[in-house]
Amino acid sequence: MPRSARGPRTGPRERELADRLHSAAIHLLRRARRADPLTGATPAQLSALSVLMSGPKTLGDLAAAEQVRAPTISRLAADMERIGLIRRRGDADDARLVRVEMSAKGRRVLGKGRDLRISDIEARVRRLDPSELDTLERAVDVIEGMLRD
Amino acid sequence: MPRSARGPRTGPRERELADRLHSAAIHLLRRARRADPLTGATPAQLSALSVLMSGPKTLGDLAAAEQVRAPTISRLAADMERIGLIRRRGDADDARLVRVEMSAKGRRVLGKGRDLRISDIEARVRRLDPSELDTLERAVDVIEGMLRD
DNA sequence: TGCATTACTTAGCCTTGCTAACTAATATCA
DNA sequence: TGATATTAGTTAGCAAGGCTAAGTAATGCA
Repeated sequence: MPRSARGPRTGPRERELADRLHSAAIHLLRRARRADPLTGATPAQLSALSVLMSGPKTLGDLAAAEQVRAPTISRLAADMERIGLIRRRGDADDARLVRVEMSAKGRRVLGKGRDLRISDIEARVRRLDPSELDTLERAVDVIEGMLRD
Repeated sequence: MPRSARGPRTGPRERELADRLHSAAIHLLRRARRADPLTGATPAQLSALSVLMSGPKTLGDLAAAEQVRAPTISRLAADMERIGLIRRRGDADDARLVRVEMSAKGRRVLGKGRDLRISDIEARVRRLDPSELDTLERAVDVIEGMLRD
């Protein structure tokens, strides 16, 4: 039996799923972002802080983690330093590098921002029944794997 | 046995899950958006077009669907009409209303945009094994339910 | 009839992407 | 070694797309 008689190797199922996933992500984020102004920090600042939680990073590392271009990170870091969310230090071995790390204030703001950002989603998650919760948890593992290239 | 003796009604599990979901959504979207410029339309325009696929809408409906404020939709619609993605018509019964509908060009652009936007995600989805695919599919149902208020 | 509400628009601000073009430091290799 | 290429970050300037404040026109209602 030829391939064509059995239908395509993969049907429209994956595409439809990709589409729904994309749409769900959009709407999830639009909600989460609504609380941001209450932190005093912007969404991009909060996201950068969350990357810095795992330790100091060069601006290049930060750009890669945030998937943005160098100028975007350069300006973001300048703003964040100006308002005291991060500190910048040079690198002893390579004077081209700029390393940045979170300040105590940055840590406080991140804590609050995460609280606010996640609260809406969390409230929804808490309404799930145990089996939905399990499904979602496994799916997040899957999605994280998908995005890890 | 009192509630407190059984531990909190819900632990940190839901919060952690909410956090990971939020982060996954951010990174998923950053990837999907990278292909947008190839359509000639912007992300917001593509999103609005997808809402209009189900039929004409008033600007207010569109704003609600997109979860943005009136001025944002007003400007978006003006731009989209100018470049021919939508048409606007008045409402016979209520002259305050502005109804908009997709044009043939809008339909074409939406088709292309969706293709491009979804392709990256779809490619990742196609790498999943069947059980991961099932999990993800069920989880998308769950997420859609979560967001339906 | 007159006031409140609703739907949308206009003006103008801010954040956060981007590219182009630059500087300074480091690496490479003839 | 010295010239050149590459890399890291910055600066300038643009565009998209959020927002609020304030305005207009139409409608609803007491």
